[in-house]
Amino acid sequence: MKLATWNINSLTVRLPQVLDWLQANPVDVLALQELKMSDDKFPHAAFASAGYQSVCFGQKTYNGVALVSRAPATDVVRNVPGFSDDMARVISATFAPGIRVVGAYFPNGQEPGSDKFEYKLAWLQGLRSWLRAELSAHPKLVLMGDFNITFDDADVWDPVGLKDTIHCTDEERYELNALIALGLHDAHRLFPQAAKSYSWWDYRDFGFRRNRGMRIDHILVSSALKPQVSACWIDKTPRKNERPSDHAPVVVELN
DNA sequence: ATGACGGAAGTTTTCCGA
Repeated sequence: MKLATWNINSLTVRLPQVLDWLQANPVDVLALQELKMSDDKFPHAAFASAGYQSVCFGQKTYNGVALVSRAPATDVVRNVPGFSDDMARVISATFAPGIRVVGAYFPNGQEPGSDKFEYKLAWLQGLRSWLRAELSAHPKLVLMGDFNITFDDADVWDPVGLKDTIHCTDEERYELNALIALGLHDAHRLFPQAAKSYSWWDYRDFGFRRNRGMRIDHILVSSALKPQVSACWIDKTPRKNERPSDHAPVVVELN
């Protein structure tokens, strides 16, 4: 079984790229973030023609998440129960053979100390409280998406220049490690990976060509699933397309 | 250079992302 996550920065613009990628990478579940599209615009039919079902949680202009899958999604939940939020950031569902998948678009946070940063920290705490219960209800769980947080310097192209800036602050990393402490594991680091492996590169200043990026898109697997994880990789291929998303897909393989 | 690049809204310029 293969699962993937991809922030596609507007499904309106990138639908053809997503369909091409699925054809070349026929994963079982693909979590999408930043649809920037309301639910009535979601292209269920296009995915169906490609052999995929889809459940979405959209929003006009910003945010929006979906789970695209070979098998049907059951017990679909939108956003974080118990955390009131105007924004469409989380969609969860169960897929055969009983794997709970949480696809999430974490808040950006803009700048440490800003209102958006405080919202990010509150959101992270809300996610964590709910996830603790969700993990005990569903021991085989995958949390994947655009976390907008780096684990440490290895995830940052310029850890000195970007020290304490957004995605790299102690507060954000504390919250990310608190998720790990619930009994989750960073699938990427279960395997040897190339140095300077990133999942996002700024559009500006030839960020991708110069590999000036950050690893902010993650796949976390629960302890019960960890023994089944056989590989995890970042697919930089679509970042080389014309009009690419600024993020690359991340893929995990389970036995 | 409080910028660049790219998307959305919507119409010219602003907000936002990361």
